[in-house]
Amino acid sequence: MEIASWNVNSVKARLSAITTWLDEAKPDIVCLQETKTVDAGFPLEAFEERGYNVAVHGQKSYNGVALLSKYPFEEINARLPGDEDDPQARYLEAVIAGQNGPVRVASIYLPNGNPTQNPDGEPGHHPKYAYKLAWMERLRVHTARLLKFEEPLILAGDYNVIPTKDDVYDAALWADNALFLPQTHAAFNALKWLGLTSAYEQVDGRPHQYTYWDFQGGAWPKNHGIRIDHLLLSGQAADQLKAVRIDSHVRGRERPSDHVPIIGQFEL
DNA sequence: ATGTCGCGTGAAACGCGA
Repeated sequence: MEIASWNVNSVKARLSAITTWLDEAKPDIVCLQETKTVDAGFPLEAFEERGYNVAVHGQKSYNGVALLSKYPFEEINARLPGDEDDPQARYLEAVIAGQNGPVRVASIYLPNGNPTQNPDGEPGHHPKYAYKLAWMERLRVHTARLLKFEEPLILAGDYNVIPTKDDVYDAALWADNALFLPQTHAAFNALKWLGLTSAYEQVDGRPHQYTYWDFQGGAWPKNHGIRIDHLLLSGQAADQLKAVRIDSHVRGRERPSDHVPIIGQFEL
């Protein structure tokens, strides 16, 4: 079973890029982020005609997550618990009926968190960075509950976290960025220390393999990338992980997203 | 190079978020 994660930066603008890749890669499950549409505007047919069940959780203009699955959904939960008033569509979780039993998969669009400093120079964090850290803590608390099911769990998405200096083309340029600050690393580690394994690090782990290249400044031709899209796995999922790949070639195509798909291959 | 995108508004060019 192949499970992919891809921040597509608008599902409508990227529909042709997505279907081209689906027809080549034929993943079983895909977690999409930054779909940027309300659910009524989601192009369901393009995916249904390729044999995918589709679950969506979107909003107007920004954010938005979705799940595509060749296997049936047994249960679907939108929204990350911990703040009932949070209007941002960044979390969609489903239990999927795999061939060897259920698999729980979540599509995650973790907040970017920039800017980090208050604009008035007052001490403390900008509300955008505070929201990121609070969201990461909500994810940690929710994940602790999910791990009690002791089932294959795959938390896949755009984490907006650069795990180490070897996951960015020039760490010094990112030192003060919300994707790389010590508190961001601390929150990411607190999540992983619940007992999650990062799929890429388990089976590959080469430095300087990126999943995102900015649209600005010729980042793609210069390979000025960062690795911020991750598959975090419970032990039951990690035990079945065979391979991981990053389909970086799609970044060089017509009207690309700024992110590329990361795909885990599992015996599930 | 202050070098790019997509979205919504509203009818072109701008503000926002990334």
